[in-house]
Amino acid sequence: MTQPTRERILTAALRAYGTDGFAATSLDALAEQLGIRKQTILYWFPSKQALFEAVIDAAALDLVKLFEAEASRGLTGLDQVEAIVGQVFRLAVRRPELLGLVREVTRPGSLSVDRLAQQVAPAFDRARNFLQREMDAGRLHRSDPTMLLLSMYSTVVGVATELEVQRAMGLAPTLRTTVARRQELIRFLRAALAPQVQRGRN
Amino acid sequence: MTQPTRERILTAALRAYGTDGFAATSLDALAEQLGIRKQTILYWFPSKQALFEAVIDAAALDLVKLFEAEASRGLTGLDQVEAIVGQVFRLAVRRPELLGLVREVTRPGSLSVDRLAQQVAPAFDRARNFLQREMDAGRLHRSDPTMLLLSMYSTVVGVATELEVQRAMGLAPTLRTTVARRQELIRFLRAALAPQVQRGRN
DNA sequence: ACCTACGTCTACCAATTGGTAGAGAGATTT
DNA sequence: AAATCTCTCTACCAATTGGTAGACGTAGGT
Repeated sequence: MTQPTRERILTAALRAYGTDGFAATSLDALAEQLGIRKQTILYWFPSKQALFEAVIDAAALDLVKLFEAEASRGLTGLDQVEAIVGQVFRLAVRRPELLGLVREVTRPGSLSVDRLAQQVAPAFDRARNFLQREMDAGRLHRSDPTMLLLSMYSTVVGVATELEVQRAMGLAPTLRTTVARRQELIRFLRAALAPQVQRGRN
Repeated sequence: MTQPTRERILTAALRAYGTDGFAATSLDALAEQLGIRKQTILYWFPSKQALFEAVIDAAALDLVKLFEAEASRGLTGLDQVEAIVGQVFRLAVRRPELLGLVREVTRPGSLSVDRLAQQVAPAFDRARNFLQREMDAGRLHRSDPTMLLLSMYSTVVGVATELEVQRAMGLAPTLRTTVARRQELIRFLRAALAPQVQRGRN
């Protein structure tokens, strides 16, 4: 037990909620998986809903930290975009449950979207400002940054999370196909984001 | 009761599973919502799982029919792609639960992906062949059709379903923003799919 | 008139759900 | 040494879960 109980619960819950979903994960199942009793979970988190919210907070923190780190490297234009996409793919491989949780939270009937959104909002704003800045500098295709960000978000998370679809389509999710998908996606984004008045040195 | 009971159950179940999710929807809740008893549901469908599978089948049928109809119009190149995107957006507005169900089924831990995939596979193959043909004819950017199809699928469904994200980002999902999103997405796809004309710098 | 099939219902049931109450063991503080 | 605090546990509980058994009424077919 290197990790304190509270952290262990959070980790396991993130994985369970991110893959099986919130409703499909009972506290008993979670506890058994951790080798503890359900009441221990309820000691650390007053209710199942509270645990969910704590999981969301933890995930949001992780995500924001990751992107802040990547954004602070000061890349510009398509290079920055490409770097971010690379990060998301790394996330999809190393911590798929994190992107799974994002999908779970942003589901149509969800009540917790706002909680996640509120914490991610500053990073989104920064990204929007970045896009606007790069557009003004002529390094990106000029369009509505918010719309663009939404498209990029959907595309990247979709591509990264929907390995099941890939598998179901008969494409084994090996490392090679993952790389190929990332490259295809980057080509996709480069084409869509390249400044319209070409001659853009890249 | 214009619709026979079995159909009514399927319709309500599709909506519930597509928005709240399978695990979060109890048979009792579904029955109450229909003004019948749970046992009536279990008369028509031997188990909850069987109902789910019937819902998937129905949804697959609807999806395939829609796309076959669209594909049979014989458009080419980007026009065909744009027409499909239009259909998906119409779907997202008129029957959001259908796309929601697709998302539910394609979730990481899902066991039912294959059932949906199997029924949609022919349409996917046809789409892949279409892309290949159009690439050969020089009307689309040449790349791996399967990868491309995956990217397009993720992007379109992602953009169409993630209205919650849009709302959480402070963008009210009005008709106008929906149109704007579709246009942005089409611009996105056009840029990515346009045949590569020339000098391969980049 | 009788029988059978069909569709919906009431009555249950065992298992599981999230959650409460509080005991008890180990530390830490007083 | 006594008291308090921290953490995990056992023992329950009421509500809900998916599912079974079978009664009841209606409609046709004979």
